[in-house]
Amino acid sequence: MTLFARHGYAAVSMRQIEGEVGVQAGALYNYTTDKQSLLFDLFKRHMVDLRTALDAQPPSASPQDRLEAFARFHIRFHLERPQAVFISYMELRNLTPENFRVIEELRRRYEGVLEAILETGRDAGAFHVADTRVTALAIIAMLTGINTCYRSGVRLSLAEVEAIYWDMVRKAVT
Amino acid sequence: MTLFARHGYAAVSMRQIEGEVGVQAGALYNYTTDKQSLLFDLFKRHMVDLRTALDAQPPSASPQDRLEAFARFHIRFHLERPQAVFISYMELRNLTPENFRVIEELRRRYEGVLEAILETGRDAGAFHVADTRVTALAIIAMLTGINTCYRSGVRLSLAEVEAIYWDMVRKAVT
DNA sequence: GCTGGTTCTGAACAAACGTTCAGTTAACCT
DNA sequence: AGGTTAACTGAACGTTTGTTCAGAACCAGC
Repeated sequence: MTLFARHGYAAVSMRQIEGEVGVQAGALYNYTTDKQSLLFDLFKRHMVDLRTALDAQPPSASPQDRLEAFARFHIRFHLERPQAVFISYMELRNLTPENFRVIEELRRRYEGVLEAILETGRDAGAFHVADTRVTALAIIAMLTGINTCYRSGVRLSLAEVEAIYWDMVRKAVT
Repeated sequence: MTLFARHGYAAVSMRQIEGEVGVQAGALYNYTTDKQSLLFDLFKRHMVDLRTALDAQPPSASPQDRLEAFARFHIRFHLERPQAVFISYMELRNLTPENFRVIEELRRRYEGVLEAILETGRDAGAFHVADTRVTALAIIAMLTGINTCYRSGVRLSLAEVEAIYWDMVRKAVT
């Protein structure tokens, strides 16, 4: 994961990975069938973890509370795993077509959760959004971009950044 | 550019590029010194074009107008060049360290424009932002993510998407 | 028709790639 | 101590990589 995140899937050789785990060329094939499935497994684990952690969140009643819970959850989850997030956004095109479809579907389902929150909120008159799908994608793009904050040297605590981002999301949809 | 955007820098061979322009292996070295400089030139051209186009925008008086002009400009510029944008966000790590520093500096200067707009707006009492740098990065992440809209099959016109995004930015900072 | 200068071909280079596998080593159970 | 299984080594495989370069092909001006 570290190597893929740092140099990219295509730029990392099996020998580099094997060197990193302290083993000679070829030994990794006792644990994986492919270089490709190393990448796919990282993707799949990340997406499954994401969904599992989301479903484990305590339920909220009002749309506002559900949106806040989602935003704060998304921020924290992504800040805790910068490498896995990085890979999940950069290496999609290095998945084989069938593997891509699997991950794409998992991602779509996650985005659908936010979309559903926005829909019920709009129908209840709590949110003002023109298009729930576009708004959901915009929010997720903004929240996921949070990782570039720290990479660009901002010196704020997790709680501070979380507060700033949630504030922007809240205002953007009301 | 098409090949780098589609498969990634590391996954594209010189022979593929040469095949695409209709020439045999090695002929490209009459025009470039390196594979690396092909990538760097794409980056540099994109960043210079971005800054040139921004500076050519008619100036606005109030912070609100300046923010609106910036947001609409950014959306349109990025929607018109999905491939160059894609490369500029995905292939940063495939630049050599010295090339990376050059591009990083150009990017920082562009982000600085938005940051300055937010600062003057905040000082004038027009915007409510806790941290101009974090907010600037959040806005840019959201706006740049606009390209994933079309990739994910949203059927809206440029003007409609532009309106939705500008509306979210406006509300998020006031 | 020749000359001078670009531009292209296509083979060649060493290095690195993903992957396989026969053979050695280590670990565990009895 | 002996036997079975799992794990690792290190060489080998055929390809492909970025890059170089001698020679062929082309095109201008005279």
